[in-house]
Parts: sequence; C-alpha cells; structure tokens
Amino acid sequence: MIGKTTSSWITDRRQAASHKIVDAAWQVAREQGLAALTLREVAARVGVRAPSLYSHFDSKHAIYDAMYAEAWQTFLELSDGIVLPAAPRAALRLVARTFFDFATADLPRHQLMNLRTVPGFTPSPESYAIAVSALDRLSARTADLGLRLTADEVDLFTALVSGLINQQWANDPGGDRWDRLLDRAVDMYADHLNLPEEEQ
Amino acid sequence: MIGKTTSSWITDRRQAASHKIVDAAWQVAREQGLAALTLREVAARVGVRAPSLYSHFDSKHAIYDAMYAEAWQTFLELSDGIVLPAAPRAALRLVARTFFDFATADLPRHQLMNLRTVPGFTPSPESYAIAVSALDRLSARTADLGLRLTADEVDLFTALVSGLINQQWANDPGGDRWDRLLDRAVDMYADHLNLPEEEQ
DNA sequence: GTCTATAGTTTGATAGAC
DNA sequence: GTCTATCAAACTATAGAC
Repeated sequence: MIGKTTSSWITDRRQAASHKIVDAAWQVAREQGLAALTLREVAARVGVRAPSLYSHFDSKHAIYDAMYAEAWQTFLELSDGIVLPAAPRAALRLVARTFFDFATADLPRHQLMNLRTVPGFTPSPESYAIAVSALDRLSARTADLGLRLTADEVDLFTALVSGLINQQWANDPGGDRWDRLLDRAVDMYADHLNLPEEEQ
Repeated sequence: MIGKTTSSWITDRRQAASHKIVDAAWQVAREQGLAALTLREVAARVGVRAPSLYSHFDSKHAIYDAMYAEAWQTFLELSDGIVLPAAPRAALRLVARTFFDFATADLPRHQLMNLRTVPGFTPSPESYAIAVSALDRLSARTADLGLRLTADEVDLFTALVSGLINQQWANDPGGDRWDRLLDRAVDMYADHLNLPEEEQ
C-alpha cells in the first residue's frame, strides 16, 4: 500500500497545526514565564488570531496539558536512549544526571512537569500516565541490571534528585551549588541500598 | 520613663496596619492560590479600597516580599523554640520533621518560601537574609551538639528534606506517600555522615 | 478553520479631592 | 491615609460571517 488515505492526511495536518501551537507556547513560556502565557501571544507566534486556537484546543489548560505531555514524552525518549552502565551504582548516577540536567535546562518545563505552578492546572490522566510510564521504564531498566527497587526506594530516589533540582533553581539559578552535590547524593543513596562500591 | 514617644506610637500603628494587610493576603492566597492574589481582594478583607494599600506597600510584589519575610520569621521562631535531643541523629530527625510539617501544612506558604512560583518575584535581600539566618541558626544549634556540618552537608540536607516535601505536594497532596519516608531519609543521611546509631 | 468583532471581566496602578 | 474615579491594558471565550 502506497500513500495514505485522505482522512489520515487530514489527521496529520491537524497534528502538525497543534504541534506548531505547542511549540509557540513553549517559546512564550521560556521568554515570559510559564504562568505569563497568553493565548494572544501564542497565536501571534503561530501567525493566527487568538480565537483560532480554539479550533485546536478547548481551552488554555488544554494547551498546558499538551505541553505537559510533550515534555514528559521528550524525557521518556531521551531516557530510553541512554545506555546504562552495567554497574548499578554508575547506572544510578547516570539516571540522576540525565534527569537533573533535563530539569535544570529549562525552568518553565520543570515547573510544568514537576511542580504545580499554574493555578488550577492538573494534568489529564492520559498525560500523567506518560510521566508515570517514563519513571516506570527507568525503573524496569535498572531492574534488568539486577537493581530491583521497591516503590518506596524509587520514591526516595526521585525525592532526592528533585530536591537538588529545586534547591538549584530556587537558591542558585545558573550556578552549580547543588549540581556539584549530585554524585555525592547518589552515592549516599547507593550506600543506603548497600550497593557495592565500584571503580570510577 | 513611662509610655512611649508620639513617633513610636505612629510607627506601631503603621506596623499594625501593614500586618493586617499581610494577614489578609495570606488568607486570600490560601483560598485562591498564591498566584491568584489580587489587591482588590486583599483590600476588601482589610476593609479598605485597593488604592489605600499603596499607602503601606509600594507594589504588589512588596506585599509578597512581606509575606515571604513573615513566613521565614515564623519558621525561625518555631525552630528556635524546639528542644533538640542531645543525640545528633535524633536531633536531625526532629529538625527534618519540623521543617517538613511546616512546609506541608500550607502550600502557598511553601511555594513562596521555597519555590519561585510567582512570576517576576524575587525576595529582597533583607527578606532573604531571614531565610538564611533561620537555617544558619539551626546549623549552629546542631553544632552545639557536636554535629558540625560543612556547607555542602547542610545543602544536601535541605535538598533531601525539601525534595520529599515537593514530591508530597506534587504527587500525593493530602496523603503520606513521602511523609512516611522522612525518617528513613534522615537515617540514610545520618549514615552518610557516619553518625552513631542510637536507641530509638 | 480562520476571521472580525466584541462581550464581559479583571487587573495593577495613578490622580487628585478630602 | 483613605477615598472616588478612572486609566490603560490585558485576559479568556463566544458569535457569526466567510
């Protein structure tokens, strides 16, 4: 079968248009702040008028939701792509570093993914599921290395890494005061799990 | 000398008025969200019109700044009041618990104190100094117990505790999924410092 | 699907009388 | 120091023509 049906072409065009809107929204959020996002400004970047956005999204929150889903999808693909070292301790270090760098690279993205900064916004179940699955898959991959973590242990790990991220953003944005502590924190955690020491 | 000078009376009245405004602002923030705070609503609670607030604060951000300072001042006094156990590990547990409970009791307060949720708002140097001094004093008190922490170690501790707090708020508000992990997290940290085990 | 037009609010902040 | 009046701007969302 060559080519596509007419209806799938239409779907593609719709998706492309939605994608352009979400891209523009990220642009605005990065320049003006996540909460300062306005439909007029987003529309202007896309090259249309504000009301036209309603042909693609039911509300402003629906745009936030698409941004949320996209951000976690991006992280999911990024983290699927990294090659984990066989040694559990080194693997944990890389996982932590990947997440830390991803979160400290982009404040509005971090706020949307990991904090509840936008008044009244909660991700839809479908979007939240992407976030859950991203972490589940990382957890499954470390399990393949023989590192089986309980749910509590995963929660402790995410709290530790996201704590460093938040302190970095809140108290030393652009610096490295908590960045420098990441490996040490992971080692503390690995010691807690009684993971064997490894040659660096 | 009995009584006060006229000028100190005036100062007191001004402070009382400012205090009423800040109280009203907290009330609104708790009901509507920190970012949803409006001058009209604050003024209404105080029983005046919005423009009257400008006799006491130069801008909306100035009110946020006063709230920030007050929140950290409250925590400073609370933490000054707790009696630390002599045993370092138990002391750390209590410090962590005090901060965790304070932060999870009030989301807008936590957002203002520990995150950067309000677009464009940064605490003034004077207000930020209160936050720094609150943590410094806690650090000094644990030092009196023989627990001398480096700056990095303090940073790691704050990241760990605030990480649990943020995960609790973002992913299980009202629940105890990360609350339950607090003591375990502190023990992990204490182990990392090679603090001796103690009888519970 | 995009447009114009606009409803219907709400906002922070200022001017100037009292 | 508080008020009224108001500015100037911004916002989300809808209606209806094309």
